[in-house]
Amino acid sequence: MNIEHFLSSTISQVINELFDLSTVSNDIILQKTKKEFEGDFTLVTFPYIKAAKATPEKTGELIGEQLPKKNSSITKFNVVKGFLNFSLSNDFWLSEFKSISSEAEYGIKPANSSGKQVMLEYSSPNTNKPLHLGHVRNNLLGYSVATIIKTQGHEVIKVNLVNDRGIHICKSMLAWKLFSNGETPQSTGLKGDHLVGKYYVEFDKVYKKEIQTLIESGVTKEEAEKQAPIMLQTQEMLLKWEANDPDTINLWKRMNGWVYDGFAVSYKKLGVDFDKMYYESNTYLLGKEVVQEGLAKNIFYKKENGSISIDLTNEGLDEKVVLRSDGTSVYITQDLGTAIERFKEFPKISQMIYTVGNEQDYHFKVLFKILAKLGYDWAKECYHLSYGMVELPEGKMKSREGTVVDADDLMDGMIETAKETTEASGKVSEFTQEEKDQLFSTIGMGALKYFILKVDPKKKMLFDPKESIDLHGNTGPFIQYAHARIKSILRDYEENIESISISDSITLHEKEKELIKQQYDFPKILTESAATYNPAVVANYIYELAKLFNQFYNECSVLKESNADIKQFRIKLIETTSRIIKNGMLCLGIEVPERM
RNA sequence: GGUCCCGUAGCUCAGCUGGAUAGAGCAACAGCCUUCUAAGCUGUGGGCCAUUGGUUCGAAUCCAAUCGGGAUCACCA
Repeated sequence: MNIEHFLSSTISQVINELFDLSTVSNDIILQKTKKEFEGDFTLVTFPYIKAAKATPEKTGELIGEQLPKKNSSITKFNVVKGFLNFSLSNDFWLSEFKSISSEAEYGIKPANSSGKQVMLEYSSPNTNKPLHLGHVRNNLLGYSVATIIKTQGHEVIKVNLVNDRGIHICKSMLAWKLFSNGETPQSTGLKGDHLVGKYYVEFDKVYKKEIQTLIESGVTKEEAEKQAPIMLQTQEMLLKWEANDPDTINLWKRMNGWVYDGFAVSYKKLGVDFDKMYYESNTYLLGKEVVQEGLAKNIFYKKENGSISIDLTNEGLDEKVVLRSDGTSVYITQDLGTAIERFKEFPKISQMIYTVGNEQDYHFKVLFKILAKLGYDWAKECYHLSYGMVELPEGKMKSREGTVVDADDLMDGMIETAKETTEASGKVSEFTQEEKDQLFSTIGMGALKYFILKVDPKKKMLFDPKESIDLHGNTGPFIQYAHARIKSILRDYEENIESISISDSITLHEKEKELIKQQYDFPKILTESAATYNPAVVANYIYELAKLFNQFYNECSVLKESNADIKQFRIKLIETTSRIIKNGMLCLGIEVPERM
């Protein structure tokens, strides 16, 4: 039973009896007592002083005196100004701990499934260039939110909508055709997505040169951008693609195949996966019928030039074109179509989450508004999981200026640094090569993932490569290390941990009680994290837990404890801690090693 | 210009459904390894929570304005 809920109702009852106030238990807000004061929970009494017709201190006293009588778990209280701090008994926390430690999947597995099905879209790459740091944040965020939502008993369908067509794809195709002499990933040893990305960059170089030449011959910049021969060729290629020209389609399939092979490697390294893939080449025509439907319902209107728009000025938004004058669809047209398709295909889903950067906040506002106007009541269950940009110390990432941080390079660099640091520590000398490689990868990726996930997704973040490699302080490796230490202690303890029964006569020390209280919070943290789509809540919580363990470790020798009951209790306590650390980290998609 | 987001220690970030003396980590300095893994622990210094006003017993937190930073406002995606 939830302690706060239980306490709230007790306090509510006391207040009603004392002051004749009609409060409900929901109105009673308890907070955890700050470290500097004695007690477990705190009630702020300011709101009741009027009804009590007494000073804040007196009010606290009056309430405090009643509490132990109502609830034997409450043993003592103290009043500081308008704050009533009270303590729960040793027995109470001990029995809470027993129940926490008996649940192998404490917090991460709800008693029963909610029956709710959620679709979560993330990643959504373009097939003309490799993944970069921004994608890394997207992937880590999407994956961890999906995992955290699962802990609430919901079923999550992870989907990826690949942007595999359009003018930008044709750019890399054309450049490859013109300049590559038939290079392939096999012939060059390059990862497929990198090879294609190379020609996307190549296109831009040639394009800029052509523009320059045209400008020098007296053409305006704007005209030059339109007239550049390579751009004209690209547009021609797009038309051929749309006309299903066999050569173009084959080249497109071939190059996209290379990219998918490359992405598969990156996704595997990142540890993310998907239940279903969507491709824009299949979805880009969707949504046109929806536009006709909306036109018939007078939600949309036709302009003289034939384009179709919606007027959202009454909603504080602007007008938005939903179909071009030539009858082709725009970005939002296919998003409308795709959303409707998905709810048809998966009739059970009750929520649709889009993991997309915050530069598209406006787009999603419009999208959801249009869906609502079209009469789909699930529109209110659509959520834009918006995240801030990743910036570098030297400023924003610009793909054209080559200041992007490539995802593969980044991951390899992190793993390499983990390797150097670990080998320098000399702790892995008896590991096999395979074990070492596994460990370096776990630590390097743990550092990267934690560094990104510990900050609130909504906020833009600064990625300092030097700092991200740090393994000290509030970092993934710090937490992994705490876990490895616990495992090391448990290995030395030969008895079967499962068989330990905890004596009722244990008197909890301060650090032990703190650890139990922190453990007790785990399910609440997951619920909060799932409700706010914020993995950072879990990340910062796990860090606190690991830190508490380190402090405990420093103060109390577990194995050297002579009292058998206490020793067994401590073994169990840190075993539970390691489980929560592990489960919490797995919710973030971060592995924890058994030893390091 | 309209709309939206953000301004907390030198740096990176917590805290924001209003509550006690605003917290961590990094960096700096000083301690702790013959004792279960020192990737650790302890301590010191470091703050007009952008500014001003409002709401109230009480504001980093809510509201307004101002200043600074960013995003967006395409028949691009």
